[in-house]
Amino acid sequence: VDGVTDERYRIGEAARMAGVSTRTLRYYQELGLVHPAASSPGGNRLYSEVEVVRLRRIIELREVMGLDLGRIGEILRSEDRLDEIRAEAAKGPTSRRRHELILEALELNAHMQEQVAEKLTALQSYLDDLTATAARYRGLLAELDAAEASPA
Amino acid sequence: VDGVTDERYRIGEAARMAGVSTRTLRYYQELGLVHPAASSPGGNRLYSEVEVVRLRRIIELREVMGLDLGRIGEILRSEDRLDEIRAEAAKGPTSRRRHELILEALELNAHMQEQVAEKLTALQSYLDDLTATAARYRGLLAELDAAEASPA
DNA sequence: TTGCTCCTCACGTCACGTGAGGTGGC
DNA sequence: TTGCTCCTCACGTCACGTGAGGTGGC
Repeated sequence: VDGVTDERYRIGEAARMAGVSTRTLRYYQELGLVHPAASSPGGNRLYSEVEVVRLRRIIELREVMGLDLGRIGEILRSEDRLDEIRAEAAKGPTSRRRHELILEALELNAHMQEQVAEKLTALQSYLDDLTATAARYRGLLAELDAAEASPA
Repeated sequence: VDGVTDERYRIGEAARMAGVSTRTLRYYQELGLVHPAASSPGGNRLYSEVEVVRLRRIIELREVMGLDLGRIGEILRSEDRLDEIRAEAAKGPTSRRRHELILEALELNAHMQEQVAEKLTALQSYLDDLTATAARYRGLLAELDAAEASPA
């Protein structure tokens, strides 16, 4: 069962791939959001692609959605539980329990969709404002040029 | 020259209208972002609608665009200069100077439009991800129900 | 040996939250 | 006089930034 790529990255590389600082990686580890896949004998943190993907996910939730790290932790944990369910498939928990967890995930998903939709309309109306303002600016410029063409 | 409404609000009311805390208003004043229109004899801050609108603008730039207060201050200052130009009209600065400032504002506007457009596409693709994930969840549920209907 | 990256404290910063203790207007 | 809101310190918090001083692998 060899993975897609079993390459290991030191903290600097992993941070660059996710577009954050090494300090951020250490802080997220401290908060329990992302742990390195392994450690070198010298004590260096070693990350795999799985962690880099998880990091990008965190950054997305923080930057795009503006969530705080506590809320992001909750979301990641519930997603992790869902992944476990998918992995264990039939052998694991009872079908009733799986049913519950999936419904819970669907609720979380619906809630997120609402939030994103809200953000989208807010951004769209802001963009409309900006284009309207730009049009006014161009009107002012036209006035200026007209006044210059027919001087007092 | 009586204004639209010359009503005055104490800090608590103004904060409620803008959806922030009174601490935030005091902090923004300290940073020079929004100053109260007047003060009562007892030393209470008094705000008018102008300041509430300005506050809402700041919140929009912070929440929707994710800008820090330093950057927001720059944007507000350049917008203030534009307002001055519009007010002074022909009597004020030279036509060349006004031309310059308007071009500057158009550049800022174009830059903001780019940023908003980026955010919009990021949010849209995130929303797409969410709906796709929801579809997978519903697929899992269907599997579960099918397995239950035809038991081992 | 020289660079480069890594390590762990630990203090600094930004944008506020949250009392502490006191004053002012209906 | 009693509430309510306001005031100014001033310390706490979250999410890191930024050295200080030292170790480890090409």
